Amino acid sequence: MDYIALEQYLKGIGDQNRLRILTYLMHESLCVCELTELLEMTQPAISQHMRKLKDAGIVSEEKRGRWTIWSLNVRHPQYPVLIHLLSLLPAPGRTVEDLIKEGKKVMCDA
Amino acid sequence: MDYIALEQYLKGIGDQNRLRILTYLMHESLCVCELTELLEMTQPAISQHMRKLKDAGIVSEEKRGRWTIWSLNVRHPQYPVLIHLLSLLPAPGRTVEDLIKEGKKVMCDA
DNA sequence: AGATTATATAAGCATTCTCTTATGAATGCA
DNA sequence: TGCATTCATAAGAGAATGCTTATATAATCT
Repeated sequence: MDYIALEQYLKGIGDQNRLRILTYLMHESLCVCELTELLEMTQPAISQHMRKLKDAGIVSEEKRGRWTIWSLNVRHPQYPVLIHLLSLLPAPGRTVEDLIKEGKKVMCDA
Repeated sequence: MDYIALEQYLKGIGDQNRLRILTYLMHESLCVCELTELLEMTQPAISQHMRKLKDAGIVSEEKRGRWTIWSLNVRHPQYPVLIHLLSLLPAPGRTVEDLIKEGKKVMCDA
């Protein structure tokens, strides 16, 4: 890993909202519309964050029907470091359980 | 550590030039004018990087005569993570040995 | 086919970042 | 005391960042 790649990696995870996204993805894979609900942000904002994370190799996407399911790229060389850092953070305010209660959890694998 | 603090930390180390600075400091403490020579950057640019690193608690300073000696803050909670990340990087082009050869190494503790 | 849903992308704007040059403050030396 | 050295800070320019709104694309449903 050279200086440019490490800078890109650290800039990729060095943002409050992307850290919140990664905290969610640490527990389960989620689609864009679920992240939009969880973070209470607009859909384009989420998509742009995901692209940045993807460019840094931190997450991977899987198209399933209309949805794009995002998950942590467990094959990233610094995946263990990422998990360590994310484990320092408190649980985010809105949980996936809240989504389920509100009937907003997507069941795209059904 | 909350989301804001982790963002500040990652932004602190998420810059090519600051990574180069930290790579040098991993081996030995250095003053501003030495870093200016090693990185081939202007003195204010170095000072501004050091302030950013200091604000994030990543480095600590010690005034000695005319010089400000900077070192890694080994008491930072994420110091082990930092060392791990820095160890991924190749050795920088200009070395402290080059400085000595050129007679530019400061001996402020003499 | 037409309408709906999920997502990506483009353009615009405000903020932040990182450098530059200029200047100020403090220390040590002649 | 006067001067050189070291460093910090301020102000400004240009690029990058992260949002917004608007629009395009693709898949699904009726």
